[in-house]
Amino acid sequence: MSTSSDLSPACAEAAKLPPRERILATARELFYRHGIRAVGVEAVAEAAGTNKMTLYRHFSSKDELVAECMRQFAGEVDGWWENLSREHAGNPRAQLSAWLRDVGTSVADPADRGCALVNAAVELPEKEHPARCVIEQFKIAQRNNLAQLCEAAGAKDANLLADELFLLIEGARVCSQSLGPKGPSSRVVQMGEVLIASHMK
Amino acid sequence: MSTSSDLSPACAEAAKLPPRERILATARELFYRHGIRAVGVEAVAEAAGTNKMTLYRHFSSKDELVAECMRQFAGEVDGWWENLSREHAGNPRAQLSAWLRDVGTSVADPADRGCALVNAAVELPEKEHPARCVIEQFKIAQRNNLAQLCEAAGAKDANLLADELFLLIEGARVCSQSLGPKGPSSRVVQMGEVLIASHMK
DNA sequence: GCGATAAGTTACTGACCGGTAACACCCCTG
DNA sequence: CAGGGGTGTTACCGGTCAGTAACTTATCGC
Repeated sequence: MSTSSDLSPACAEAAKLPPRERILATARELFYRHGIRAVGVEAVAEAAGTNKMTLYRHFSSKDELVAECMRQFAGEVDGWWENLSREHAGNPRAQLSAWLRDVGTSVADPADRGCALVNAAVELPEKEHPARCVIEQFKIAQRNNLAQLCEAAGAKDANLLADELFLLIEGARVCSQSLGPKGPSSRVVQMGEVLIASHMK
Repeated sequence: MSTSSDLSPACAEAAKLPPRERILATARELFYRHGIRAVGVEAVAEAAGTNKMTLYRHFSSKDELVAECMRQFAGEVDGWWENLSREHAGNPRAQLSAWLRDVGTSVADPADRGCALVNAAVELPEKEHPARCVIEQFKIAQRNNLAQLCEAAGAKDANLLADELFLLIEGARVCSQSLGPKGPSSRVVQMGEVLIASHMK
């Protein structure tokens, strides 16, 4: 099995954060970049400028480390969402467009690997994995946020529009990994806007 | 790392196909069910009712076995497509609907894990992996088939409709893995039909 | 029966996996 | 100064990984 060898970009050696933070930041980067099963705990610890013992003093197992990474990814997206609603306060329609535009730019980045939580769900099919419930809860919340926003923006059928937009962007993010950023994903903003417009009262 | 233990469903011990066929069928099943990195070559060989030596007499490496599995997956989908066009010969619009309906039923199956090639693309980010070009070529061909079909069905902008449908179904298939078959994916047929209708001259 | 070819069997290599034990260290607080 | 908690270091455990060597066995065409 070929395995990528450049696991040592010394990511997030940032100044001197406490080891736990460094480990988490490094793990998120490596898991996202190379896949979860492709990266061993030793590689994570080393890239974080520490060692396996310290890692296991903060996380009871690799699975738990993965779950915590997912929690951070989810939190990051939540904060990102809050930013949007602050920048366009009181204008849900503008929030929708801004969100769509952000998705468009991330999909256009060739280095982008899509949604970390979706990737983890694909890579970890085991129902008992501690990361799975994090992923599911996050995705449910994300869809509900979207529906709420569609409602506030004045959609005729907010739930339907939310589902449409949700599938559209999930498709775009995963599609950019097989067909690249110049494939169908490149038109995600245009498509989303048409969808939104068609639902306005 | 938790690892699923039921890798021995003795799949495709079917009668007595030649070992190569048994290995491929078993590998496809196990890789799809549990993920590629999660399944070792020994487990594949054993579940196929043979052994590692025989496997390596037919495939030069695990990566090559994976690539061949992807080729078979792609071929399967191609054949499936040809069936549709035979069943609804001369009626491209009906082919579109039938294809959409098939996607809908596969997404509704809780055991479904989405598109094997997309999953592999997510799990194997390394550009040099022999499976990647198979995946990319297949996805390009699939999108082009779709565009051709949209054109034949009389779409105003066949390429746009094809991209929309493509993202929609990629989104649905991946979404059913995190939000389950009762999530947004459950409405993929309805959404697709609306999209198609809106593009008709 | 003969030889050739394919398949099964066992044992092995070297590397890596997740996870742990034991111990030295450093720095901060009291 | 004493002490203790967080950290680093090294070595190790049992298990699994991908991949190989050498040998035996079964099958099939001639």
